Amino acid sequence: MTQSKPSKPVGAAQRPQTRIQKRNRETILEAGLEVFSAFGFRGATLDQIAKAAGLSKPNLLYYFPSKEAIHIELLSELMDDWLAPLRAMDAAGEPREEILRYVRRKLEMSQEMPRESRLFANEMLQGAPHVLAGLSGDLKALVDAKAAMIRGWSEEGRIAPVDPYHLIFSIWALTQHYADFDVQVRAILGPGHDPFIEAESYLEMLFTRLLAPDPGR
Amino acid sequence: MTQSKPSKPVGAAQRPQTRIQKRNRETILEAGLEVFSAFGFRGATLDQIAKAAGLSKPNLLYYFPSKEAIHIELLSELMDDWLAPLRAMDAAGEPREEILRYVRRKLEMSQEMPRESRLFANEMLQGAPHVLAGLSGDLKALVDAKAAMIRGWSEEGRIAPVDPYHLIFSIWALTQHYADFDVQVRAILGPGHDPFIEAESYLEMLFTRLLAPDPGR
DNA sequence: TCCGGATTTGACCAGACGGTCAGCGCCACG
DNA sequence: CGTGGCGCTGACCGTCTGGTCAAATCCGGA
Repeated sequence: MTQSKPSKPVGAAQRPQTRIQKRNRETILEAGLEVFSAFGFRGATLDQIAKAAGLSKPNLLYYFPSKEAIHIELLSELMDDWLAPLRAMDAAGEPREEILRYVRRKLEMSQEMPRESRLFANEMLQGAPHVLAGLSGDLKALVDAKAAMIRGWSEEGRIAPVDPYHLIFSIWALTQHYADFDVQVRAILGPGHDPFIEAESYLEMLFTRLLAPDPGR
Repeated sequence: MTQSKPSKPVGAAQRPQTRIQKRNRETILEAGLEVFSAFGFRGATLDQIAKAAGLSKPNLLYYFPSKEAIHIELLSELMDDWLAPLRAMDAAGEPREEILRYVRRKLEMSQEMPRESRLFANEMLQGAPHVLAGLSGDLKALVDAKAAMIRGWSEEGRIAPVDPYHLIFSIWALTQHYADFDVQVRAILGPGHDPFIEAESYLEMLFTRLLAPDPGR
């Protein structure tokens, strides 16, 4: 038969079977996250990733067919985690509390997963060559659904009228800013400030004022 | 004497003298902006920049001593333009109008100068290796001054109380998001939407509600 | 214990990269 | 109408990069 290389794990489509495969794939992805988020896709090298993973370069390419494959795998895994808090926004909950919980959770993720945030930001800056399909597919569908939900809340007068899409954009922008522009934020605030603690109360105030129903009446 | 290369222009410290030098340096910087903003510093190549500039690679290096020098020159030129609108915020003006003008102008710049925005964002993501000094120096000084101004407005009751630093951060985050994450925004809004037109009214509303004095009374 | 597939690696390759260099034209100025 | 220096280039170099390959080693199941 033509199956000349039956042993090589065939990308992400096939799930890793052995314990060693599972462990090494995870090690490589962790190292890839570290290096890609720090240097971008084109700035990262296989040698850096291999060194960070404690593996040899050919060994990396035994588990992933190419540098690009590692990057794509990281991004697609990331998307799920990244959007979970948005998915969790519940139509049955109290609107302002639901939205504020989302903001808080997203800010937490900026603090705890800055590498993931930067990886994603880098991909966006390059024009999203690896995830464009996902953006206008799954992501758009999810945002459409949640936007409809938010619009419903507005129409019921439970929150002030807002463009739900841009509301979501502003949550993303404001929370991810503290991860992606961390250097700038810290340089300007100077030492003795915790950007994330301050950001939490600032953002809570911002969205509370933005969403308060019947403003000024 | 040891002056073996008297003819070569010596970097940015010496101002270009001849017309040709001026023209070519500008051409190179324009091409560098195009390429660096699209691929990042390490992703951009001298060949790409040379091709975009319509010059040969050695000719590029006749005007700039290295790839890094082009990048640094771009960033330092950028900083001035980028901060001009913030500098223009006037203590003597009407507070909400001053802030809203800044927001509008910054959003305009995201629309008209997305390459500059992305260049800057890329630099921040890499940890600002080329402009860190500028950040904690000039930039911090400027922001400190404007923050004090805004705090004054708050204390006079002319705008609602806000943390002025994070107010400025949020203006940056919200406006630059539309340039840096343009792909994502467009993918989610779908065709038939102009992100920037919608953003203008959304941001105007957001900051109006945020800054309205005596909220809820 | 032994074996076949899974895992790992040193050596290697072709192309791309940033940068150099010797020299060639060309143009402003005396 | 020379000519000196500015502007420009083809050819080149050493290094790095993503990726390959044959061979060595490891390991679990029979």
